[in-house]
Amino acid sequence: MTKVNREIVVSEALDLLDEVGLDMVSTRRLAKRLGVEQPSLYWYFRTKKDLLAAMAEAAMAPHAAAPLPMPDDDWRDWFLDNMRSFRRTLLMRRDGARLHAGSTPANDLDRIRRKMDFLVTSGVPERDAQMAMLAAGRFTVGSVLEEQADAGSGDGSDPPADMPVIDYDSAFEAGLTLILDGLVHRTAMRNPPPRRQTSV
Amino acid sequence: MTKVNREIVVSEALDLLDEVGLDMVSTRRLAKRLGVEQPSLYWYFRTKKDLLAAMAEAAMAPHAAAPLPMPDDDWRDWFLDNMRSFRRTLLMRRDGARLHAGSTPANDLDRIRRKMDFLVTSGVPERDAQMAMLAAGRFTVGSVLEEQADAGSGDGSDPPADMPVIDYDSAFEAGLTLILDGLVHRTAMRNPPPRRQTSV
DNA sequence: AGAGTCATCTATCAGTGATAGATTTGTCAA
DNA sequence: TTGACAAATCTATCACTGATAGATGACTCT
Repeated sequence: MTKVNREIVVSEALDLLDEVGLDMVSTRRLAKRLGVEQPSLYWYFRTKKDLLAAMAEAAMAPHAAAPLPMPDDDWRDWFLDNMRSFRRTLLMRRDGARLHAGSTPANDLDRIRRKMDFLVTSGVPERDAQMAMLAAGRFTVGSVLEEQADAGSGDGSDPPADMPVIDYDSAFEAGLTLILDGLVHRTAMRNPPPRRQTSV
Repeated sequence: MTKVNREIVVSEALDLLDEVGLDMVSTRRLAKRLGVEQPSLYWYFRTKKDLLAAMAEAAMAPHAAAPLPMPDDDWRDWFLDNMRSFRRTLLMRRDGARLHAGSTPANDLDRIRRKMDFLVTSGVPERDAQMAMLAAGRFTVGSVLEEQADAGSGDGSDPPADMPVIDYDSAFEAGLTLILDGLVHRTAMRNPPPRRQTSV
């Protein structure tokens, strides 16, 4: 029937991931879902790690397809939105963060440089911009990793009423704001606003 | 000979982890190293996940044993040192971050509250302190995860000369500084220093 | 000596990723 | 139409994994 190809394998693998979780994604389950015998998958992928890497990359498509910043966007707003997009994409798939972290994804260097250039052009010192992007990315992965781990370990019972459930959205926003504020602080230091009393 | 017990199993398992890496830690390899048959391990741990959780907790001992802050420590210095200690501990063991992240570790609530109290007493708004501790922790896990993943995927070849190797230490320090600066910024806003011209 | 618990053993299971090599299927040239 | 070749899938099997059942040894206390 519907011919199998690499793309379909990856797509179906991601659907399987959503259904059963990363630990239960096996080549046999995936093969069965594709109506094929297990060794056939090795025609498309040399190893399961390769398959997982392809899945990780495909899962990141929404974030990778997001528009690049425009020259006169506010760089602070863009910084926040960019990391929100990254987080949203990780959250789209079950165990998305583990999948991402476990595969040393080959990042699109060109895209990254475009983003860096935008920040630098906006007045952010290059090294600070680099470090902030790295830091925020790692913070995001760490956050989603924890969020999805907690979701997976749930036994369905209600949490104790005295300790309120952590609001992951708020915690993420708060952490991201800290990083951005730190970056704004450094940027302001090296790029002081014109002082009314001394300028002109 | 040397009797086996839960503690020894965990200790030996951690040594095995350092030797072969997390993916290669199997109950059989561990049993062989203990001079015992594989099913015997199930006397001490109901499942391998339980074993990994015990390993994760034991691996965190150095950080958990670090002294709590003293009342008149500088809270900024302490914040940095605390996270450095966390990172150092994760780095002590091969795949330490994966081990930690994969086990939903039961954190010592009492210790955490002592730390929070210290920050609050030092003048940091409670919610900001909470969010900063969470954020810095997740940033740290994300950082070490990436660092150890890169180390594991090394093929021994030299990196290309044009793009310099990332200095993980510096990147960690820079990210941590951003978070701390963000926190200082917020703290300063709500807790303004006495102004010379208006005080007294 | 006997009871009873702790600790370990043997034997086995179902499930996993992976490989070797035969077999089908589809395409294009002679 | 046939034959050749490559692409795609199959069968059979491997070594290894986490886990369970149930027998057996070792130790202690009465």
